[in-house]
Amino acid sequence: MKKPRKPSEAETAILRVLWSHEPCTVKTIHKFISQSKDVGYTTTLKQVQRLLEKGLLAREPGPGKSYMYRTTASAEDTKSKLFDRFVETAFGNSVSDLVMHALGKADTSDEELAEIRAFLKKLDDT
Amino acid sequence: MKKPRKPSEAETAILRVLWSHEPCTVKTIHKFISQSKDVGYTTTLKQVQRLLEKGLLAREPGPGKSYMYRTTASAEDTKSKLFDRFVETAFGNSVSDLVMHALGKADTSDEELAEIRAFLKKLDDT
DNA sequence: TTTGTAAAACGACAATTGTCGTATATTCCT
DNA sequence: AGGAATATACGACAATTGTCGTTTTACAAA
Repeated sequence: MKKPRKPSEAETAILRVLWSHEPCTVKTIHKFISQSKDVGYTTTLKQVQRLLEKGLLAREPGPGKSYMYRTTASAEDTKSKLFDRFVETAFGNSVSDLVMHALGKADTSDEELAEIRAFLKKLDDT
Repeated sequence: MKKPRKPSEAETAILRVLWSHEPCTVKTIHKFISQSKDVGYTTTLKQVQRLLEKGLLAREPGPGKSYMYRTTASAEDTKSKLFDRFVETAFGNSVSDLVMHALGKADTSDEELAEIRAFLKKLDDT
């Protein structure tokens, strides 16, 4: 088993689009990406191709001359890997440190806090 | 105010060392870095110099021909920036999603969970 | 079949990053 | 002072990333 390379930041944004809309074409991906970022179509295409090379995406013939892309790993798995990497480099592997940082931020909404409390409560019943 | 560049992954590891041991010399930094990673001294030195260029570190003459380095921004601020970037790219800005991911991981210890619960309780009393 | 057109393939480029090797400079000993 | 240590400065190099422009290619309409 070969070690899959990790997605770059821009590539991660593409994965995120796919997590909510796969399978879809580059055109669609670009539509979403360009909503928050001003970038050319070929740029998005190139990044999709690199994700393909990295084995993070797969594709099959789609409508017309295009392809339909989908992720090869689950969103959960990928997020987990990204998370591990991040908590390691920035928080020295202390998950609680990271979480408290997150919760301490002024802009964390009450709804989010409620969600988290509910989640913790659910963890209790186990 | 000019936009400070962000630290790379390896550079972040150096910042982390400084957060617990600043001010200190490159030699010291390298001692810690090399504990978890096999890398040459000049590599660490170079990265420290790049952090200096990025304005993330400052230094002053130290013992002998060396310098003492310290971070220019607080650990809190830097972590906060890194965190924001991360939650944005990987979790579409949903802090609760990220936190639940964190808590859901099998390897999150009970002590960490307890810490987090305590933190939430403290948030309540406000 | 010719011609457009839309999508993909290719390749180019500059900036960033990880990693060192080599050259300098500064101390400290003897 | 002369030389050994040791820290820093400098610069090189390959890989990765962000961004495009240009060229092909495959369908589709005229």
